[in-house]
Amino acid sequence: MAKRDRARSERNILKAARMEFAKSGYAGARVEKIGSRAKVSKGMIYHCFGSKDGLFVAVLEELYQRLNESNGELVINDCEPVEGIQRLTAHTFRYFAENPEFIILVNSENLMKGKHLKKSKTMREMFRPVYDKLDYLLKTGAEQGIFRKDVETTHFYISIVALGYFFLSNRYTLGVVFDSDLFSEDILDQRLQHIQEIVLGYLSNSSDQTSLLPSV
Amino acid sequence: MAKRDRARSERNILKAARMEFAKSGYAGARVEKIGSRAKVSKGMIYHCFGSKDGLFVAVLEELYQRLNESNGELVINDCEPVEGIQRLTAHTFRYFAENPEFIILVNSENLMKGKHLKKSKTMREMFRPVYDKLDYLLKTGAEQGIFRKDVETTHFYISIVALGYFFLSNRYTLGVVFDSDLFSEDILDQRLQHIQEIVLGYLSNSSDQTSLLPSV
Amino acid sequence: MAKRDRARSERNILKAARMEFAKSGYAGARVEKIGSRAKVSKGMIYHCFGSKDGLFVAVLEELYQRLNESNGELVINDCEPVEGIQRLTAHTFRYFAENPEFIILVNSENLMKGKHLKKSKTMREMFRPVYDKLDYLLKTGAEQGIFRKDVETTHFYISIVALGYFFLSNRYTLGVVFDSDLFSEDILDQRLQHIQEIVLGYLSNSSDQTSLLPSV
Amino acid sequence: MAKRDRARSERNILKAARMEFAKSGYAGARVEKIGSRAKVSKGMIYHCFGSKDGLFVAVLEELYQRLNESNGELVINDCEPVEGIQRLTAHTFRYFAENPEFIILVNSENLMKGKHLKKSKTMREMFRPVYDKLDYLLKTGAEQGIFRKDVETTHFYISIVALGYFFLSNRYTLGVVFDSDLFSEDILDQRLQHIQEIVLGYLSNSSDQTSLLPSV
DNA sequence: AATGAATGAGTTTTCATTCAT
DNA sequence: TATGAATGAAAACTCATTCAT
Repeated sequence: MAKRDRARSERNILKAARMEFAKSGYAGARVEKIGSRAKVSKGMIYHCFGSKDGLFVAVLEELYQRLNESNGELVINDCEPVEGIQRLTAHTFRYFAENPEFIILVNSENLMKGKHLKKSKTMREMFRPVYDKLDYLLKTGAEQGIFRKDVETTHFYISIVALGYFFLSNRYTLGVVFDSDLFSEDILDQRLQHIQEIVLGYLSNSSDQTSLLPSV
Repeated sequence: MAKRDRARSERNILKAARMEFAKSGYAGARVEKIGSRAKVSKGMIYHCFGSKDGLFVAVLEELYQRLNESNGELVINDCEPVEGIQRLTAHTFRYFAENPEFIILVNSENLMKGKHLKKSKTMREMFRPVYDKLDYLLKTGAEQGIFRKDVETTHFYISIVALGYFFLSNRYTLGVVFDSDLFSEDILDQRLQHIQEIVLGYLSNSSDQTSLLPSV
Repeated sequence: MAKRDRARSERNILKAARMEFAKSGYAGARVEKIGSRAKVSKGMIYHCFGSKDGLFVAVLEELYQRLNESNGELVINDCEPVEGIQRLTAHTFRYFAENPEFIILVNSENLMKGKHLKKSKTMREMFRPVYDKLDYLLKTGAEQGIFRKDVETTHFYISIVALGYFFLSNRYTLGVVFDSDLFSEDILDQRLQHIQEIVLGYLSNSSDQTSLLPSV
Repeated sequence: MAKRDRARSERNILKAARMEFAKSGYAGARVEKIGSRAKVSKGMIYHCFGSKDGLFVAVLEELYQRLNESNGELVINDCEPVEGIQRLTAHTFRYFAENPEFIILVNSENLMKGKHLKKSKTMREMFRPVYDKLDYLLKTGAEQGIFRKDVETTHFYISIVALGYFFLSNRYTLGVVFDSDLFSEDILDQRLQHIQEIVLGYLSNSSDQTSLLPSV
């Protein structure tokens, strides 16, 4: 039965916590429930993670870690720039769609002004690889004359994330405002298609033709 | 003295509640604190709004109402399409930047699966005017040959919102991930500039040149 | 029935807390029990006193206050010095004997390094009157040539307290060490008699005869 | 390595427990912390001492044992009575000053109504030697005509202890009440000096002169 | 023998809500 | 009406003790 296995217990707690936090946010989550989900006592949770706060940090870090690992699997080095961007965009969108916990946890964390994440040292390093990949794609595309040259990588990455994240995180209120169900698979595909158009529409080098924006 | 002035009390409570909910989210907000902020007794709050839930709904509706009024002030009917889009984009971004309560309340509501907003009948009607304005601009621009013709208005509006909202709502975690302070005025201007580029980059009619995306 | 009477509730809580803290010390006392003793809910205790700590401070201050009031009733201004000292000594001893809560609370507070009492501003002023009374008696007695002249008032007062307080506070362990029951009325009278002898034996002016101590 | 050395483990636990109990009293002490201080597992503590209670008894007995050994080193048989009393007084005071654990443990024990110490059989015998020494000094001094004749040995011994113990055990609250720092070396010397004066002042045979107390 | 994982009963604390005044 | 005293149910957290390994 694998009792008295600390590592196993911690994994179970972490998983249960991820689910509970995702269902109810930080304030709404119940330590008791996490315990029963994980089939351990409340005491064990405090033994392993110190506090509800500590557990939240652990869950949050694990989710960022996973996002990162997931990003690591994304091979775009030897792609055509366009295909690379498309893959990155799709991959990002799908990660959020398939890991709704991530969004809720991150929103909760922002509600709390990022106080937990600030403590995490590793976060800053974690995003370098994906940032570098994107930066490389943008540079290559620009050299090939197919991408505009003035793209600010950070803002652009934030935009790729924003276009998917916001749609998913705000599905409930958007559903009311636009009186439609945004939870079908079709809608997700549609949304991704739209995002791809925006992302590539922005990148497309229209320097030869009259741009809509006055050059600054 | 303003005693026995029910309307005045309600306004005070609403304002205090907006601040408290914005500071702490729904679950984190304290009825007690709202009372003391508004200088009324807790009993009064229950008298006027029935429950914490009821108060939250009232605050949320008021904020959407304001957004809508604010959108109403936006005159873009007789604009050039490009300028109209720019104004709408800037206006939307600035509303969020200047009303951080809105974002936190809406995030809280999404955390609760939109259960409060669903009850609101007026919401659906509220966004018609701004939707219609945007739709008109897109149509006009397309007729003038300067905008692409295949824009899905709803998704496009969601994107305009997303690019600003996400940046603002996730400033804390983004700040950690990119190790930078995202709370300066400069950064906001920069971000708006970037959003404008994306929005117009997407709209720009590049049908004559080779599009980056294969036509579907 | 006097319900909804805040002051009354606070008094009841304070009394119940005094008893509970005295029975078990700070760490051993149970907020739950204080509530049921006082016939109020636990919530009410927190409403009135903020925390277990806050309640402890209130109880402690009240007890010092009472000691002080009790000292105030002690009229010794127009006494002969000897009688004044005897009265003060007896009064101090009896206060401790009749208010065993005081001793336990003060011991608990010392265990916690005085962290609660430190916050109390009034404490310092509180003891001035009794100190002044004692000082006056010592001075008068010295002028009359019946008391020694070199008495350090503070140390002397501490000694008067010590001789009674220690006996009472350590009755259990002393009882084991000396294999006797120290809880009878007789023993208390005997102890007080002994303390009086010590206190006055010390004060007695033996300057004309050979003192046991070399003059410094 | 000292593995599997039961006696060594017990010594370590005892020392760690003494420190922990002294820092926080019985109720405030944590078995966990004692374990980590002693670098043994919690299980080991239960193995060696059965329970927290059992450990407390062991610590308490050890401390009384040490006090007794310390008293045993005190050679006063061939002293002048006055010097003998001075040595005993100073020795007692210094033991308490140098072993603050003793005071806190004994106070804790009194808070618990001496339930642990009662079980100890040896306690009663332990104090006979120092009692006998004191009794001998008092008798000799009385015979030499320098001490009063009516001294009750037990009460007198309790007083010698009280004058030092109380000052040390209540230093925190006394410090607040008299608004002064009672933790310096100077203050300790001053206090001991004062105690010596009281003790000898009381003993001094003033039968030739008018006593302050009416003979009973 | 020795560890430390695991527990559960108990503790302080919180807070939306009710209701006597 | 309006207040704020009072509650109770549930929350986070603690800790001596047990027991599988």
